[in-house]
Amino acid sequence: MKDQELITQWGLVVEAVAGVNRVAEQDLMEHDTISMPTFEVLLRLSRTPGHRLQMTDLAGGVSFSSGGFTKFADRLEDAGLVKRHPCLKDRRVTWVELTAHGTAIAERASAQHANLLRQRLLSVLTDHELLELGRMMRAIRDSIRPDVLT
Amino acid sequence: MKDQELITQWGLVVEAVAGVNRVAEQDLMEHDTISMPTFEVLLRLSRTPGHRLQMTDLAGGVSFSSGGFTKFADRLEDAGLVKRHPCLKDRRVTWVELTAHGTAIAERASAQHANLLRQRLLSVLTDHELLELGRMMRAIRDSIRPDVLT
DNA sequence: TAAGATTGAGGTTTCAATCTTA
DNA sequence: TAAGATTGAAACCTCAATCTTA
Repeated sequence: MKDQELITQWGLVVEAVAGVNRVAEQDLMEHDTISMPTFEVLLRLSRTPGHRLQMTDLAGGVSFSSGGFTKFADRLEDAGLVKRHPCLKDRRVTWVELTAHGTAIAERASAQHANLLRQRLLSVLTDHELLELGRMMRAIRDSIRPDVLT
Repeated sequence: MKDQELITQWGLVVEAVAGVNRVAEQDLMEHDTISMPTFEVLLRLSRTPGHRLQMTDLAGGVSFSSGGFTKFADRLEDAGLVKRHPCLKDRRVTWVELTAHGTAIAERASAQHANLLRQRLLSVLTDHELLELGRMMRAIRDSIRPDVLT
């Protein structure tokens, strides 16, 4: 495959994701007043047993730097969505835990987001195609494991 | 398809794109000292007849606000990659045109970027799968045309 | 020594207001 | 009136330095 074609094919992926993210974030903002990174954090926490995770783990999930996530977590806490508390086993660690309010928002926003994806994605792709898509993307994601220099 | 599964499948797409973008930007930074948005602008210009485009069109391509792109263009111009000049037909418009240096960088960076995609993508996907992927993503992108509210 | 988290400084982007031209 | 571009203020993120605990 030629260089140009390769770049173009992947460019389509990037454009599509940017487009969906844009409308999805608008949607989340209107209905639940949360940004996409906020939604991702709430979703990750709501899917974790105990509804809590370390700062570092959450930071990685949204591709934030350590320092950047500290300030992001400050805002989440100010908004009453999460609560921080120290880990007793390892006192360097701080847990970030979903509040009752955070849990409620996560559920509402998930339903909202799923509806949007249904409209925007499944009007264009079959269920089978979406699964194929997921399979390919998982393979790519898994091959990009941090610091795997081939 | 269940809400959760739908969100998960699309989440895989978002994660994979974020991962590839991360390593691709590192690569471009090391070899050509340009960021991903800079590469996208140079690429778009280099593919356009006349090697020039309006501020607004370029801003849309990288999902920047109008004001944000003005300052971004300032830096591109300071780096000697592009040059601005007024449009004579419509004097509200500013053209952004690739310089000779910008063209050279665009070519080098394209080859570099294609190599990276080859390594990272085609080690995991067949050519056929990549084309399938592009086809699906083009369909999604085209259905998200700005302000198409279904 | 190193890992997790925070802080302050600096750079980048958005937002709203403004200016110019259509 | 509206579109294209720019500006200043505010918000946000990164980076490097720092603090605490392992």
